[in-house]
Parts: sequence; structure tokens; C-alpha cells
Amino acid sequence: MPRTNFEVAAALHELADLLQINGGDRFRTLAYRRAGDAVRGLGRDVSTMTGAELNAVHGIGKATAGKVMELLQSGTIALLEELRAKYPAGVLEMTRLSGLGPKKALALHDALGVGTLEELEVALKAGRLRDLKGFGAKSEENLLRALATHSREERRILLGDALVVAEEMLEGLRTIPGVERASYAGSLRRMRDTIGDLDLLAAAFNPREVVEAFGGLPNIGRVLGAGPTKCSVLTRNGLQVDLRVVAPEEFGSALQYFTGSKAHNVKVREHAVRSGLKLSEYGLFRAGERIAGSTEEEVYGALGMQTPPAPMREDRGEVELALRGALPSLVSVGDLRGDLQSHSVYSDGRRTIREMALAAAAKGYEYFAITDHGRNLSIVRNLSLEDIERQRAEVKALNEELAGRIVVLHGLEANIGMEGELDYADEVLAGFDVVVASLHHQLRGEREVMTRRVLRAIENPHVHVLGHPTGRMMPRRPGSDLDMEAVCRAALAHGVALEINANPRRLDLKDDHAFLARQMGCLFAISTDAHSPRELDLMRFGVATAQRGWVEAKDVVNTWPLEKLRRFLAKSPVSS
DNA sequence: GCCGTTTTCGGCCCGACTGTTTTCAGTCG
Repeated sequence: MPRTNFEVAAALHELADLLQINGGDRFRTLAYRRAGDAVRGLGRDVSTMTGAELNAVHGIGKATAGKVMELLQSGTIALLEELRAKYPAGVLEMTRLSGLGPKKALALHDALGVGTLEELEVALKAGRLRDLKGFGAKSEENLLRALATHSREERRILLGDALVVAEEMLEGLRTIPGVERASYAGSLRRMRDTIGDLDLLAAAFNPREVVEAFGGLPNIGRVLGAGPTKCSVLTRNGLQVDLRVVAPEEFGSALQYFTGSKAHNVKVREHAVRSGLKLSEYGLFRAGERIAGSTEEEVYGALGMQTPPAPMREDRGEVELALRGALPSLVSVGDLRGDLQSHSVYSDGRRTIREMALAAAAKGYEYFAITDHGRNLSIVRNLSLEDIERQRAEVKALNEELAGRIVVLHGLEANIGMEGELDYADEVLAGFDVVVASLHHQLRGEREVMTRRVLRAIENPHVHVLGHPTGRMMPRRPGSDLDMEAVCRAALAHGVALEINANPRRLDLKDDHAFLARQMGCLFAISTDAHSPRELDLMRFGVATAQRGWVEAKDVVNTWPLEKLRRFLAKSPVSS
């Protein structure tokens, strides 16, 4: 039975797609698609919601709420089944081909009886499309190519990898004569955990020359296409990059447009229309006259709203808040005073505690926790009871040596066992300054089982932080199926902070979960889980994920001064 | 189907490109 937000959203999107093929009212189609987006970005678990609660969500009306309830209770939607019976799955799949939308896919189905990708290929090769109205030799060629590329599975790359490439390319772009400003846009600027392709934007008066010079930058593998103001290229490692060059007075509106998300843009443009204005990538216009465009702040300002930070732009209510001047003040990298998860040579880290501490001090941190693995994580070197004593002495000596520069906290990353038990007896756990409890093995259990394990760990009075809560590891390992609302409730009740692990392969809590936890009033720790000094720099990815969840600095325990953090670690009341 | 500092009815974002046409529908982002 479907229960995850992802599955419900997928069903609504499929319903929208099939209705579109069916040729119904296109706004009805749009409504289901928006409702699907709303479910996906819900933050809370849709299967725990009542019909009335669903109906209260913006973009979900009475009819859609009814369909979702039907899906949750019966396992499917009658209308969806009806449409599935009417159109072979292949028709829907055909619309995934680049250049083939619902209208043409249906035309192929009706005129030629084509109902699968294989049948389409046969028809194409037999030249049966050529004489069909609306198709020609060119469509034939394009569809054959689309079929060939379709079989390669969709590739998205990790945020961390994409950002490195983007910054490299921006650096190159800025050296091109005539380029006044340049930025990356799209899902990368919104800091999504994975990125499809890179969108770059430049401001210049000589777009043609810029486009040409861009194609010659060192890390470009192949130019896919180029026009007077834009081009698409493949980098040497196969990432597609789209560059668009605009006039400087259009840069802000273009950046706003290309940053998205699409849903955010639609919402903003609707507001513009209601205000008698027109917003496009070329600027904000009143009666054909540009009234804003050179910066995003100018554009949003002229619309009477605050500028939402890019990670918030997912149409989760940020437009409404920005219009009321009520955007939250999101946590930023500069707010952090320390890192609460890291590893040394005592477990699977690559450097000594001293080396790690010095690197943390160089970042300007006030405190820093070393949290090597406990003894039940047998796949890596871990802490024996003797190790713990040696480590404690080492930390004490280090704190004397580094007094005034940084405070080292003696921590542990405890492993959550099959029954929620941790590595050591209570009196051993009590000896650490900070205990992070994390799942590392047997992550694929049933939701009830996994949730029970995590809840037991949270209830342990010596645990301060729940580390990388779901254990996901992108791109392959999806993470445990947890009742995240129950986890948040327990964390709140027991004074446990939820980690937002900043490693780009984890980003766990992920954005949606952080959004939910923030709504429920939870506390967070944003930690790098660094295994080397360099990995301390990963912090910005954790912060970006927190921002996507609308997390504020006051909710993040490692933005607090050491004294306040110590009260939290002592499980004493923390005044704000 | 959804929604409301113009609206409980009548609207629903904007522009570019492509391939097929001969003025435009479909697709995409």
C-alpha cells in the first residue's frame, strides 16, 4: 500500500499525465500536478494526515484530498486505474522522450496503434510516421535519437561535485572580456542534494563573443549547440552546462528566472499579474516599460516582497511570507561556532585529534568535538575501553595546550544496535562530553522496527545528537524508512538534537525532513562528520540543506556559545 | 481542479524554439 509522500506524489503526477493524454481540461491537469508537488514538499508524512488536513494544504482542494485518501485507504485511485486501462503504459513512457508530448504520443497511438517504445521504434524504422499529419522527416530523425538516448538512465550528480565544477567554470567565465557579472542558477543555486545539469548566467554587452570564448574554456569537452546568446556544452566529466548571456540590466530578472524553482516562479508571476505587472527573464514591466531587472532584490522589491534566499524557493509558502515581510532568518555558515561530529585515527579518521583540532581552530571555531566510532561498529577500527581512557587524557592535554584557541570536546559516535542499544554501559557513555548516536547497519528493516531502534537510542539519557538519522548514502543507498514524525517528537521530548550531516553523499536529515523537524520545533546539529581536516570545509552543504528546511540559527545547537551548549549537553534547561 | 487586497465565477505565467506549416500547435524550461 502506498504510504510515502513520494509514492502519493507520483500517483498524482501520473494521473495528471494521463489526463493530459486523455485530452481533458488542461487546468485540471495542472491542478493535479501542483497537488503532487505540494505533497512531495509537504515535510510531514502524508499517510498520517486526515482529509481535512490535506484540504488545508495550499494547492490541494477537496477533490484531490479525496483522491489521496482513496489512495491511502484502498491502495489505488479508481480514475487512475480507468485511465491506465485506457492507455498502455508505453504511451505515457513515450511522452518522456524529448520532443514528444502528450498530444503527439496520443496521435501515434490512435493513428498507428503504437503503444510501446519498441513499437514506436519499429514504426519509425518502417517509415510509417513520415506521412502522418504533424510529423515529417525531421521528427523521425529526432525521435530515433531520443529513443537512443532514452535508454541511458537519468544521471544526476551530487551537489558537492556539481558545485566544484560550477565554481571552476564561473572562474573561467569571469576571465572572458566583456563579462560584467556571472552566477550559477537552477537547482544548484537552490542547493538541491542532486543536480541534473548546470545553469550558468553571465551579464555582458557582447554576448556573441562571450558564448564563443566560453566554448573554448579548458574543461569543456564538447559543444552541443550554440546560438547568439546561449550555448550548451558537455564538460570533460560528462556534465551538461547551459550558459545564457543577458544584458546587464536584465541580469537580476534572468537570475531570478533561471534559479527557479518553476513552481516558485509561477507563484511570483501570478502575483505580478495581480499587481498589474508582467515578469519575465527580461525584467519586470509595467505597461511595457521596465521597472526592475538589474538585481534580484530590485525585482522582488518592486513586487513588494522580500527576496527569498534561493534555497527557500520551492513554493512551500515562502512567497506568501515574503509578501508579508515575514521570511525567517536562516542559519548561515558564519553562525556556526563549532563542529560536533568528526573522526581521528582512533577510528576511521586519517589524522590525529591534534591535527583535526588545529584545523578546526584555523576555521575560527570556538569548540570542536572528536567523535570516534564505538566498539560495536566492527567494520572499522573503533574505541576499546582503554582507547577511551587514552583519548580522554589526550583531549585533556590538548585543551591545556590550545587554551584560548579552541575547546576540544571528547565525544563518541555510538552505534545503534538491533534493539536500539548503544556500544557501552551507561557509566561509560556518561564519561563523554557529547554522544552522537547513529545507525550504521541493517538499515533496510520495516518502518516499525527501524523507528523503534531509533526511538530507543533517543530515549537513552546519555545521547545528545541523533547522527545522520536515516543513514542514506547517495546515490545508491536510500536510507531507512523511519516514522520521522515520531522521531521528531521523541527528540523534542528528550532534548536530543537531530543532525544535518553535511557530507554531500549524506545530507541527512534531508531537506524535507529538516523542514518537518523545524515545523515541529526540533533542535539541530549541523556537522561535517569530517575524517580529515579538508572535510571540515563540507559544512556549507549541511548549512544549505538546513536552509532548504528553513532552519534558523537559534535552532542549531552548534551556533550557540560554549556555555549554552554545555547546558544542553548536561540536559539542563537551556534559556534562549 | 483550485482559488480570491479585482473574483464563490472566471480566470489560471512567460517566452523561445522546432517542425510543420503558410499562420501555428506542440513542446520545453
